[in-house]
Amino acid sequence: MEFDSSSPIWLQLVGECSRRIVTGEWPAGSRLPGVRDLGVELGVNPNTVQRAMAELDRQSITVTDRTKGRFVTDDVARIDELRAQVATAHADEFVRRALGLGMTAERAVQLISNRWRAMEGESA
Amino acid sequence: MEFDSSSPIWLQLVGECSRRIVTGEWPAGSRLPGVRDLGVELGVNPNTVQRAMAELDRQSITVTDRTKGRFVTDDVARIDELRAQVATAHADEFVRRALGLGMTAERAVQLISNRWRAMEGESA
Amino acid sequence: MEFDSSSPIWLQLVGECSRRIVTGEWPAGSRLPGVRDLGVELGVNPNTVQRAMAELDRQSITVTDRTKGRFVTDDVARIDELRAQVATAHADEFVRRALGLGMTAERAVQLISNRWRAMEGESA
Amino acid sequence: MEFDSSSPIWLQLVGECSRRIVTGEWPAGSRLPGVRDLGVELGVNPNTVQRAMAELDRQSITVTDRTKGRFVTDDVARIDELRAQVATAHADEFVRRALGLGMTAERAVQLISNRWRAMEGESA
DNA sequence: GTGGTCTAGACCACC
DNA sequence: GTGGTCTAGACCACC
Repeated sequence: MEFDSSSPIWLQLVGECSRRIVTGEWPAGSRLPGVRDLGVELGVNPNTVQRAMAELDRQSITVTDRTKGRFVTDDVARIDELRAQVATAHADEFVRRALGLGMTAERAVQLISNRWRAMEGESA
Repeated sequence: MEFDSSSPIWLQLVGECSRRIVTGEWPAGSRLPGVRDLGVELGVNPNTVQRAMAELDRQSITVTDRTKGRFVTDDVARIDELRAQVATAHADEFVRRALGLGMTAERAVQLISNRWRAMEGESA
Repeated sequence: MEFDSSSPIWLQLVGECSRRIVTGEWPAGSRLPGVRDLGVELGVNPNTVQRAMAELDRQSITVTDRTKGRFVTDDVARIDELRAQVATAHADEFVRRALGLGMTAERAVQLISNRWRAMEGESA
Repeated sequence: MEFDSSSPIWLQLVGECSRRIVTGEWPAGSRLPGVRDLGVELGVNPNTVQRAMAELDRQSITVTDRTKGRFVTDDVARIDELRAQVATAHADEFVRRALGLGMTAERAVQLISNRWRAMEGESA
Protein backbone atom coordinates (compact mmCIF):
# COMPACT_ATOMS: atom_id res chain seq x y z
CA MET A 1 0.00 0.00 0.00
CA GLU A 2 1.07 3.53 -0.82
CA PHE A 3 0.95 6.34 1.71
CA ASP A 4 1.02 10.04 1.03
CA SER A 5 2.00 12.88 3.32
CA SER A 6 -1.38 14.61 3.28
CA SER A 7 -2.58 12.90 6.49
CA PRO A 8 -1.11 10.73 9.24
CA ILE A 9 -0.30 7.18 8.24
CA TRP A 10 -2.45 5.74 11.03
CA LEU A 11 -5.47 7.60 9.58
CA GLN A 12 -4.72 6.22 6.14
CA LEU A 13 -4.56 2.78 7.73
CA VAL A 14 -8.04 3.29 9.21
CA GLY A 15 -9.24 4.02 5.68
CA GLU A 16 -7.53 0.97 4.22
CA CYS A 17 -8.96 -1.38 6.87
CA SER A 18 -12.42 0.15 6.45
CA ARG A 19 -12.15 -0.49 2.73
CA ARG A 20 -11.27 -4.14 3.32
CA ILE A 21 -14.20 -4.53 5.67
CA VAL A 22 -16.88 -2.87 3.55
CA THR A 23 -15.78 -4.72 0.41
CA GLY A 24 -16.05 -7.99 2.24
CA GLU A 25 -12.34 -8.71 1.98
CA TRP A 26 -12.48 -8.92 5.77
CA PRO A 27 -15.98 -10.34 6.44
CA ALA A 28 -18.19 -9.49 9.45
CA GLY A 29 -17.04 -11.41 12.51
CA SER A 30 -13.73 -12.51 10.99
CA ARG A 31 -10.44 -12.28 12.81
CA LEU A 32 -8.00 -9.55 11.80
CA PRO A 33 -4.29 -10.24 11.30
CA GLY A 34 -2.12 -9.31 14.27
CA VAL A 35 -0.61 -5.83 14.46
CA ARG A 36 2.87 -7.21 13.86
CA ASP A 37 1.78 -9.13 10.72
CA LEU A 38 -0.13 -6.14 9.41
CA GLY A 39 2.89 -3.94 10.07
CA VAL A 40 5.07 -6.22 8.01
CA GLU A 41 2.49 -6.49 5.20
CA LEU A 42 2.01 -2.74 4.96
CA GLY A 43 5.56 -1.75 5.74
CA VAL A 44 4.77 0.35 8.80
CA ASN A 45 5.64 0.24 12.47
CA PRO A 46 3.41 -2.02 14.63
CA ASN A 47 2.81 0.96 16.91
CA THR A 48 1.28 2.83 14.01
CA VAL A 49 -0.93 -0.15 13.19
CA GLN A 50 -1.94 -0.29 16.86
CA ARG A 51 -3.07 3.32 16.79
CA ALA A 52 -5.25 2.64 13.73
CA MET A 53 -6.72 -0.47 15.38
CA ALA A 54 -7.58 1.53 18.49
CA GLU A 55 -9.54 3.95 16.32
CA LEU A 56 -11.42 1.08 14.62
CA ASP A 57 -12.29 -0.27 18.09
CA ARG A 58 -13.40 3.19 19.21
CA GLN A 59 -15.76 3.41 16.23
CA SER A 60 -17.09 -0.09 16.99
CA ILE A 61 -15.96 -1.28 13.61
CA THR A 62 -13.81 -3.88 15.31
CA VAL A 63 -13.96 -5.44 18.72
CA THR A 64 -11.05 -6.76 20.70
CA ASP A 65 -10.95 -9.81 22.88
CA ARG A 66 -7.80 -9.51 24.98
CA THR A 67 -7.11 -13.23 24.68
CA LYS A 68 -8.51 -14.21 21.27
CA GLY A 69 -7.54 -11.24 19.17
CA ARG A 70 -9.31 -8.53 17.19
CA PHE A 71 -12.45 -9.18 15.10
CA VAL A 72 -14.56 -7.31 12.58
CA THR A 73 -17.83 -6.43 14.28
CA ASP A 74 -20.65 -8.91 13.64
CA ASP A 75 -23.11 -6.00 13.76
CA VAL A 76 -23.96 -5.86 10.04
CA ALA A 77 -25.91 -2.64 10.55
CA ARG A 78 -22.67 -1.01 11.73
CA ILE A 79 -20.87 -2.28 8.63
CA ASP A 80 -23.67 -1.02 6.41
CA GLU A 81 -23.33 2.37 8.06
CA LEU A 82 -19.58 2.35 7.44
CA ARG A 83 -20.14 1.29 3.84
CA ALA A 84 -22.46 4.25 3.38
CA GLN A 85 -19.79 6.57 4.78
CA VAL A 86 -17.16 5.16 2.43
CA ALA A 87 -19.54 5.43 -0.52
CA THR A 88 -20.29 9.05 0.36
CA ALA A 89 -16.59 9.83 0.53
CA HIS A 90 -16.09 8.32 -2.94
CA ALA A 91 -19.10 10.22 -4.28
CA ASP A 92 -17.82 13.47 -2.78
CA GLU A 93 -14.47 13.01 -4.45
CA PHE A 94 -16.09 12.48 -7.83
CA VAL A 95 -18.45 15.45 -7.36
CA ARG A 96 -15.59 17.70 -6.32
CA ARG A 97 -13.64 16.76 -9.45
CA ALA A 98 -16.69 17.12 -11.71
CA LEU A 99 -17.36 20.58 -10.30
CA GLY A 100 -13.74 21.45 -10.98
CA LEU A 101 -14.28 20.47 -14.61
CA GLY A 102 -17.34 22.71 -14.84
CA MET A 103 -19.83 19.88 -15.28
CA THR A 104 -23.54 20.15 -14.54
CA ALA A 105 -25.32 17.71 -12.23
CA GLU A 106 -27.27 16.32 -15.18
CA ARG A 107 -24.13 15.67 -17.18
CA ALA A 108 -22.41 14.06 -14.16
CA VAL A 109 -25.30 11.70 -13.52
CA GLN A 110 -25.53 10.83 -17.21
CA LEU A 111 -21.79 10.11 -17.32
CA ILE A 112 -21.94 7.80 -14.31
CA SER A 113 -24.88 5.96 -15.89
CA ASN A 114 -23.02 5.49 -19.16
CA ARG A 115 -19.80 4.38 -17.57
CA TRP A 116 -21.66 2.01 -15.24
CA ARG A 117 -23.17 0.24 -18.23
CA ALA A 118 -19.78 0.16 -19.97
CA MET A 119 -17.86 -1.26 -17.02
CA GLU A 120 -20.56 -3.69 -16.02
CA GLY A 121 -20.46 -4.98 -19.59
CA GLU A 122 -16.69 -5.38 -19.42
CA SER A 123 -16.69 -7.52 -16.31
CA ALA A 124 -19.72 -9.55 -17.50
CA MET B 1 3.32 17.22 -5.73
CA GLU B 2 3.17 13.64 -4.44
CA PHE B 3 4.06 10.71 -6.64
CA ASP B 4 3.26 7.08 -6.00
CA SER B 5 5.09 4.08 -7.35
CA SER B 6 2.11 2.62 -9.21
CA SER B 7 3.06 4.32 -12.46
CA PRO B 8 6.05 6.19 -13.87
CA ILE B 9 6.55 9.74 -12.66
CA TRP B 10 6.48 11.07 -16.22
CA LEU B 11 2.99 9.57 -16.72
CA GLN B 12 1.77 11.07 -13.46
CA LEU B 13 3.14 14.40 -14.69
CA VAL B 14 1.11 14.04 -17.89
CA GLY B 15 -1.95 13.55 -15.71
CA GLU B 16 -1.16 16.50 -13.46
CA CYS B 17 -0.58 18.84 -16.42
CA SER B 18 -3.76 17.61 -18.10
CA ARG B 19 -5.63 18.38 -14.90
CA ARG B 20 -4.26 21.90 -14.78
CA ILE B 21 -5.27 22.46 -18.39
CA VAL B 22 -8.81 21.11 -18.23
CA THR B 23 -9.57 22.98 -15.01
CA GLY B 24 -8.41 26.20 -16.61
CA GLU B 25 -5.49 26.61 -14.22
CA TRP B 26 -3.39 26.68 -17.40
CA PRO B 27 -5.70 28.38 -19.93
CA ALA B 28 -5.80 27.66 -23.67
CA GLY B 29 -2.91 29.35 -25.43
CA SER B 30 -1.04 30.17 -22.21
CA ARG B 31 2.65 29.55 -21.80
CA LEU B 32 3.76 26.65 -19.61
CA PRO B 33 6.65 27.00 -17.18
CA GLY B 34 9.99 25.89 -18.66
CA VAL B 35 11.07 22.30 -18.15
CA ARG B 36 13.75 23.40 -15.70
CA ASP B 37 11.31 25.51 -13.62
CA LEU B 38 8.71 22.73 -13.59
CA GLY B 39 11.40 20.31 -12.50
CA VAL B 40 12.24 22.49 -9.54
CA GLU B 41 8.57 23.07 -8.63
CA LEU B 42 7.72 19.37 -8.76
CA GLY B 43 10.98 18.06 -7.40
CA VAL B 44 11.90 15.93 -10.40
CA ASN B 45 14.67 15.93 -12.97
CA PRO B 46 14.16 18.23 -15.99
CA ASN B 47 14.62 15.20 -18.25
CA THR B 48 11.63 13.53 -16.62
CA VAL B 49 9.58 16.68 -17.11
CA GLN B 50 10.77 16.74 -20.73
CA ARG B 51 9.50 13.23 -21.26
CA ALA B 52 6.05 14.19 -19.98
CA MET B 53 6.02 17.36 -22.10
CA ALA B 54 6.93 15.34 -25.22
CA GLU B 55 3.85 13.20 -24.59
CA LEU B 56 1.64 16.29 -24.22
CA ASP B 57 3.05 17.58 -27.51
CA ARG B 58 2.45 14.21 -29.15
CA GLN B 59 -1.19 14.33 -28.06
CA SER B 60 -1.49 17.88 -29.41
CA ILE B 61 -2.39 19.12 -25.94
CA THR B 62 0.57 21.48 -26.08
CA VAL B 63 2.62 22.95 -28.89
CA THR B 64 6.25 23.89 -28.71
CA ASP B 65 8.16 26.77 -30.17
CA ARG B 66 11.77 25.80 -29.81
CA THR B 67 12.80 29.31 -28.84
CA LYS B 68 9.73 30.80 -27.15
CA GLY B 69 8.69 27.89 -25.00
CA ARG B 70 5.75 25.52 -24.74
CA PHE B 71 2.09 26.57 -24.91
CA VAL B 72 -1.28 25.03 -24.16
CA THR B 73 -3.02 24.43 -27.49
CA ASP B 74 -5.42 27.17 -28.52
CA ASP B 75 -7.64 24.52 -30.09
CA VAL B 76 -10.46 24.57 -27.53
CA ALA B 77 -12.09 21.55 -29.17
CA ARG B 78 -8.93 19.56 -28.30
CA ILE B 79 -9.16 20.76 -24.71
CA ASP B 80 -12.85 19.85 -24.58
CA GLU B 81 -11.93 16.39 -25.82
CA LEU B 82 -9.26 16.07 -23.14
CA ARG B 83 -11.71 17.28 -20.50
CA ALA B 84 -14.11 14.55 -21.55
CA GLN B 85 -11.34 11.97 -21.25
CA VAL B 86 -10.43 13.17 -17.77
CA ALA B 87 -14.09 13.19 -16.70
CA THR B 88 -14.52 9.63 -17.95
CA ALA B 89 -11.46 8.52 -16.01
CA HIS B 90 -12.88 10.06 -12.81
CA ALA B 91 -16.27 8.46 -13.45
CA ASP B 92 -14.64 5.08 -14.05
CA GLU B 93 -12.80 5.30 -10.77
CA PHE B 94 -16.02 6.03 -8.90
CA VAL B 95 -17.92 3.27 -10.70
CA ARG B 96 -15.15 0.77 -9.98
CA ARG B 97 -15.27 1.60 -6.29
CA ALA B 98 -19.07 1.58 -6.18
CA LEU B 99 -19.13 -1.85 -7.83
CA GLY B 100 -16.63 -2.99 -5.18
CA LEU B 101 -19.07 -1.87 -2.51
CA GLY B 102 -21.85 -3.86 -4.12
CA MET B 103 -23.94 -0.83 -5.09
CA THR B 104 -26.58 -0.81 -7.81
CA ALA B 105 -26.56 1.71 -10.65
CA GLU B 106 -29.70 3.31 -9.28
CA ARG B 107 -28.16 3.77 -5.83
CA ALA B 108 -24.95 5.17 -7.32
CA VAL B 109 -26.77 7.72 -9.43
CA GLN B 110 -28.95 8.70 -6.50
CA LEU B 111 -25.90 9.13 -4.27
CA ILE B 112 -24.14 11.36 -6.80
CA SER B 113 -27.30 13.46 -7.12
CA ASN B 114 -27.59 13.89 -3.37
CA ARG B 115 -23.94 14.68 -2.82
CA TRP B 116 -23.97 17.10 -5.74
CA ARG B 117 -26.75 19.11 -4.08
CA ALA B 118 -24.92 18.98 -0.74
CA MET B 119 -21.56 20.11 -2.08
CA GLU B 120 -22.99 22.70 -4.43
CA GLY B 121 -24.74 24.18 -1.39
CA GLU B 122 -21.45 24.24 0.52
CA SER B 123 -19.56 26.18 -2.08
CA ALA B 124 -22.51 28.52 -2.79
CA MET C 1 25.71 2.19 -38.83
CA GLU C 2 26.28 5.79 -39.92
CA PHE C 3 24.23 8.61 -38.44
CA ASP C 4 23.89 12.10 -39.78
CA SER C 5 23.00 15.21 -37.85
CA SER C 6 19.85 16.02 -39.82
CA SER C 7 17.60 14.16 -37.39
CA PRO C 8 17.90 12.65 -33.90
CA ILE C 9 19.75 9.37 -33.66
CA TRP C 10 16.74 7.70 -32.02
CA LEU C 11 14.60 8.57 -35.07
CA GLN C 12 17.22 7.23 -37.44
CA LEU C 13 17.23 4.05 -35.36
CA VAL C 14 13.45 3.77 -35.79
CA GLY C 15 14.03 3.98 -39.53
CA GLU C 16 16.83 1.43 -39.52
CA CYS C 17 14.81 -1.08 -37.48
CA SER C 18 11.77 -0.53 -39.70
CA ARG C 19 13.96 -1.24 -42.70
CA ARG C 20 15.20 -4.49 -41.18
CA ILE C 21 11.64 -5.54 -40.44
CA VAL C 22 10.08 -4.75 -43.82
CA THR C 23 12.92 -6.40 -45.72
CA GLY C 24 12.48 -9.54 -43.67
CA GLU C 25 15.92 -9.26 -42.09
CA TRP C 26 13.99 -9.31 -38.81
CA PRO C 27 11.00 -11.58 -39.57
CA ALA C 28 7.52 -11.25 -38.09
CA GLY C 29 7.43 -12.64 -34.57
CA SER C 30 11.21 -12.84 -34.24
CA ARG C 31 13.04 -11.62 -31.18
CA LEU C 32 15.01 -8.38 -31.42
CA PRO C 33 18.46 -8.05 -29.89
CA GLY C 34 18.38 -6.57 -26.36
CA VAL C 35 18.74 -2.82 -25.99
CA ARG C 36 22.24 -3.25 -24.58
CA ASP C 37 23.38 -5.48 -27.44
CA LEU C 38 21.88 -3.17 -30.06
CA GLY C 39 23.58 -0.26 -28.39
CA VAL C 40 26.93 -1.97 -28.70
CA GLU C 41 26.29 -3.04 -32.32
CA LEU C 42 25.22 0.44 -33.40
CA GLY C 43 27.63 2.38 -31.21
CA VAL C 44 25.00 4.32 -29.28
CA ASN C 45 23.87 4.51 -25.68
CA PRO C 46 21.34 1.86 -24.58
CA ASN C 47 19.05 4.70 -23.48
CA THR C 48 18.96 6.04 -27.02
CA VAL C 49 18.15 2.58 -28.32
CA GLN C 50 15.46 2.34 -25.66
CA ARG C 51 13.88 5.56 -26.91
CA ALA C 52 13.71 4.19 -30.45
CA MET C 53 12.29 0.87 -29.21
CA ALA C 54 9.59 2.68 -27.25
CA GLU C 55 8.50 4.37 -30.48
CA LEU C 56 8.38 1.03 -32.32
CA ASP C 57 6.24 -0.34 -29.47
CA ARG C 58 3.99 2.71 -29.62
CA GLN C 59 3.45 2.14 -33.32
CA SER C 60 2.68 -1.56 -32.67
CA ILE C 61 5.59 -2.55 -34.88
CA THR C 62 7.08 -4.42 -31.95
CA VAL C 63 5.66 -5.82 -28.74
CA THR C 64 7.51 -6.17 -25.48
CA ASP C 65 7.48 -8.84 -22.84
CA ARG C 66 9.19 -7.30 -19.86
CA THR C 67 11.03 -10.48 -19.05
CA LYS C 68 11.44 -12.26 -22.38
CA GLY C 69 12.46 -9.35 -24.55
CA ARG C 70 11.10 -7.45 -27.52
CA PHE C 71 9.57 -9.07 -30.60
CA VAL C 72 8.57 -8.01 -34.10
CA THR C 73 4.77 -8.02 -34.23
CA ASP C 74 3.28 -11.20 -35.66
CA ASP C 75 0.51 -9.09 -37.21
CA VAL C 76 1.62 -9.34 -40.85
CA ALA C 77 -1.00 -6.77 -41.87
CA ARG C 78 0.79 -4.25 -39.66
CA ILE C 79 4.10 -5.10 -41.30
CA ASP C 80 2.51 -4.76 -44.74
CA GLU C 81 1.26 -1.33 -43.71
CA LEU C 82 4.72 -0.35 -42.53
CA ARG C 83 6.24 -1.66 -45.76
CA ALA C 84 3.85 0.56 -47.72
CA GLN C 85 4.90 3.57 -45.61
CA VAL C 86 8.57 2.86 -46.19
CA ALA C 87 7.99 2.38 -49.93
CA THR C 88 6.14 5.70 -50.12
CA ALA C 89 8.99 7.45 -48.33
CA HIS C 90 11.49 6.03 -50.86
CA ALA C 91 9.24 7.03 -53.75
CA ASP C 92 8.87 10.55 -52.35
CA GLU C 93 12.61 10.93 -52.13
CA PHE C 94 13.03 9.89 -55.75
CA VAL C 95 10.21 12.16 -56.93
CA ARG C 96 11.61 15.11 -55.00
CA ARG C 97 15.01 14.63 -56.65
CA ALA C 98 13.49 14.11 -60.09
CA LEU C 99 11.46 17.30 -59.74
CA GLY C 100 14.68 19.07 -58.76
CA LEU C 101 16.24 17.86 -62.02
CA GLY C 102 13.30 19.23 -63.98
CA MET C 103 12.05 15.84 -65.14
CA THR C 104 8.50 15.15 -66.30
CA ALA C 105 6.36 12.40 -64.80
CA GLU C 106 6.52 10.47 -68.07
CA ARG C 107 10.32 10.59 -68.16
CA ALA C 108 10.56 9.57 -64.50
CA VAL C 109 8.31 6.57 -64.96
CA GLN C 110 10.18 5.56 -68.12
CA LEU C 111 13.51 5.84 -66.32
CA ILE C 112 12.34 3.67 -63.44
CA SER C 113 11.06 1.09 -65.93
CA ASN C 114 14.36 1.00 -67.80
CA ARG C 115 16.50 0.82 -64.69
CA TRP C 116 14.24 -1.87 -63.23
CA ARG C 117 14.86 -4.09 -66.23
CA ALA C 118 18.60 -3.33 -66.08
CA MET C 119 18.98 -4.08 -62.36
CA GLU C 120 16.71 -7.10 -62.41
CA GLY C 121 18.91 -8.48 -65.15
CA GLU C 122 22.00 -7.86 -63.04
CA SER C 123 20.77 -9.77 -60.05
CA ALA C 124 19.28 -12.58 -62.20
CA MET D 1 26.81 19.21 -45.90
CA GLU D 2 27.09 15.80 -44.29
CA PHE D 3 29.77 13.31 -45.22
CA ASP D 4 29.80 9.62 -44.48
CA SER D 5 32.68 7.22 -44.35
CA SER D 6 31.49 4.99 -47.21
CA SER D 7 33.58 6.84 -49.83
CA PRO D 8 36.33 9.49 -49.92
CA ILE D 9 35.19 12.99 -49.09
CA TRP D 10 36.56 14.36 -52.39
CA LEU D 11 34.29 11.93 -54.26
CA GLN D 12 31.31 13.03 -52.21
CA LEU D 13 32.24 16.60 -53.10
CA VAL D 14 32.19 15.72 -56.80
CA GLY D 15 28.66 14.45 -56.27
CA GLU D 16 27.57 17.55 -54.37
CA CYS D 17 28.97 19.91 -57.03
CA SER D 18 27.37 17.83 -59.78
CA ARG D 19 24.08 18.12 -57.98
CA ARG D 20 24.39 21.90 -57.81
CA ILE D 21 25.18 22.08 -61.51
CA VAL D 22 22.41 19.79 -62.80
CA THR D 23 19.78 21.47 -60.61
CA GLY D 24 20.79 24.85 -61.98
CA GLU D 25 22.00 26.08 -58.60
CA TRP D 26 25.30 26.65 -60.42
CA PRO D 27 24.20 27.59 -63.97
CA ALA D 28 26.07 26.73 -67.17
CA GLY D 29 28.96 29.11 -67.69
CA SER D 30 28.82 30.56 -64.17
CA ARG D 31 31.89 31.03 -62.01
CA LEU D 32 32.44 28.61 -59.11
CA PRO D 33 33.45 29.82 -55.64
CA GLY D 34 37.20 29.55 -54.93
CA VAL D 35 38.52 26.39 -53.32
CA ARG D 36 39.24 28.25 -50.07
CA ASP D 37 35.66 29.61 -49.87
CA LEU D 38 34.17 26.22 -50.70
CA GLY D 39 36.39 24.61 -48.09
CA VAL D 40 35.08 26.97 -45.45
CA GLU D 41 31.45 26.54 -46.54
CA LEU D 42 31.64 22.75 -46.52
CA GLY D 43 33.99 22.40 -43.58
CA VAL D 44 36.72 20.54 -45.44
CA ASN D 45 40.35 21.17 -46.29
CA PRO D 46 40.98 23.29 -49.45
CA ASN D 47 43.25 20.51 -50.71
CA THR D 48 40.31 18.12 -50.60
CA VAL D 49 38.18 20.62 -52.51
CA GLN D 50 40.99 20.99 -55.04
CA ARG D 51 41.04 17.26 -55.67
CA ALA D 52 37.29 17.27 -56.35
CA MET D 53 37.63 20.26 -58.68
CA ALA D 54 40.37 18.48 -60.62
CA GLU D 55 38.00 15.59 -61.20
CA LEU D 56 35.24 17.93 -62.41
CA ASP D 57 37.74 19.49 -64.82
CA ARG D 58 38.85 16.04 -65.99
CA GLN D 59 35.20 15.14 -66.76
CA SER D 60 34.78 18.44 -68.63
CA ILE D 61 32.04 19.43 -66.23
CA THR D 62 34.03 22.51 -65.31
CA VAL D 63 36.80 24.39 -67.11
CA THR D 64 39.56 26.33 -65.46
CA ASP D 65 41.07 29.57 -66.65
CA ARG D 66 44.31 30.00 -64.74
CA THR D 67 43.73 33.74 -64.37
CA LYS D 68 39.93 34.11 -64.20
CA GLY D 69 38.96 31.10 -62.09
CA ARG D 70 36.89 27.96 -62.57
CA PHE D 71 33.58 27.91 -64.50
CA VAL D 72 30.76 25.49 -65.12
CA THR D 73 31.02 24.28 -68.71
CA ASP D 74 28.85 26.19 -71.18
CA ASP D 75 28.39 22.97 -73.13
CA VAL D 76 24.74 22.31 -72.25
CA ALA D 77 24.90 18.91 -73.91
CA ARG D 78 27.59 17.91 -71.38
CA ILE D 79 25.36 19.13 -68.54
CA ASP D 80 22.40 17.24 -69.95
CA GLU D 81 24.55 14.12 -70.04
CA LEU D 82 25.58 14.66 -66.43
CA ARG D 83 21.96 15.25 -65.47
CA ALA D 84 21.04 11.92 -67.05
CA GLN D 85 23.79 10.20 -65.06
CA VAL D 86 22.55 11.73 -61.81
CA ALA D 87 18.96 10.81 -62.62
CA THR D 88 19.99 7.24 -63.34
CA ALA D 89 21.82 7.04 -60.03
CA HIS D 90 18.69 8.24 -58.20
CA ALA D 91 16.52 5.79 -60.13
CA ASP D 92 18.90 2.95 -59.35
CA GLU D 93 18.75 3.73 -55.66
CA PHE D 94 14.96 3.66 -55.69
CA VAL D 95 14.85 0.45 -57.71
CA ARG D 96 17.35 -1.23 -55.40
CA ARG D 97 15.21 -0.34 -52.38
CA ALA D 98 11.98 -1.36 -54.08
CA LEU D 99 13.51 -4.74 -54.99
CA GLY D 100 14.55 -5.08 -51.34
CA LEU D 101 10.91 -4.59 -50.35
CA GLY D 102 9.80 -7.28 -52.77
CA MET D 103 7.88 -4.93 -55.07
CA THR D 104 7.02 -5.68 -58.70
CA ALA D 105 7.98 -3.31 -61.51
CA GLU D 106 4.30 -2.54 -62.10
CA ARG D 107 3.73 -1.61 -58.49
CA ALA D 108 6.89 0.53 -58.41
CA VAL D 109 5.88 2.49 -61.50
CA GLN D 110 2.36 2.94 -60.16
CA LEU D 111 3.72 4.20 -56.84
CA ILE D 112 5.99 6.74 -58.52
CA SER D 113 3.05 7.94 -60.61
CA ASN D 114 0.83 8.37 -57.58
CA ARG D 115 3.45 10.11 -55.48
CA TRP D 116 4.37 12.37 -58.39
CA ARG D 117 0.79 13.60 -58.60
CA ALA D 118 0.66 14.02 -54.81
CA MET D 119 3.89 15.99 -54.52
CA GLU D 120 3.26 18.07 -57.62
CA GLY D 121 -0.07 19.04 -56.08
CA GLU D 122 1.63 19.98 -52.82
CA SER D 123 4.07 22.38 -54.37
CA ALA D 124 1.44 23.81 -56.76
C1' DG E 1 18.97 -12.41 -17.31
C1' DT E 2 15.07 -8.88 -19.58
C1' DG E 3 13.21 -4.10 -20.32
C1' DG E 4 11.82 0.48 -17.82
C1' DT E 5 12.80 4.61 -15.26
C1' DC E 6 15.24 8.30 -13.33
C1' DT E 7 19.02 11.39 -12.44
C1' DA E 8 23.03 14.36 -13.43
C1' DG E 9 25.19 16.72 -16.52
C1' DA E 10 26.98 17.92 -21.07
C1' DC E 11 26.07 19.75 -25.43
C1' DC E 12 23.32 21.30 -29.33
C1' DA E 13 20.22 24.40 -32.32
C1' DC E 14 17.69 28.37 -32.55
C1' DC E 15 16.87 33.43 -31.43
C1' DG F 1 17.44 32.63 -22.72
C1' DT F 2 14.27 28.32 -24.84
C1' DG F 3 13.57 23.26 -25.70
C1' DG F 4 15.92 18.77 -27.60
C1' DT F 5 19.26 15.13 -27.45
C1' DC F 6 22.60 12.04 -25.76
C1' DT F 7 25.48 9.69 -22.50
C1' DA F 8 26.78 7.32 -18.21
C1' DG F 9 25.33 5.03 -14.69
C1' DA F 10 22.22 3.67 -10.93
C1' DC F 11 18.25 1.32 -9.63
C1' DC F 12 13.83 -1.01 -10.20
C1' DA F 13 10.35 -4.86 -11.32
C1' DC F 14 9.70 -9.19 -13.10
C1' DC F 15 11.17 -14.18 -13.88
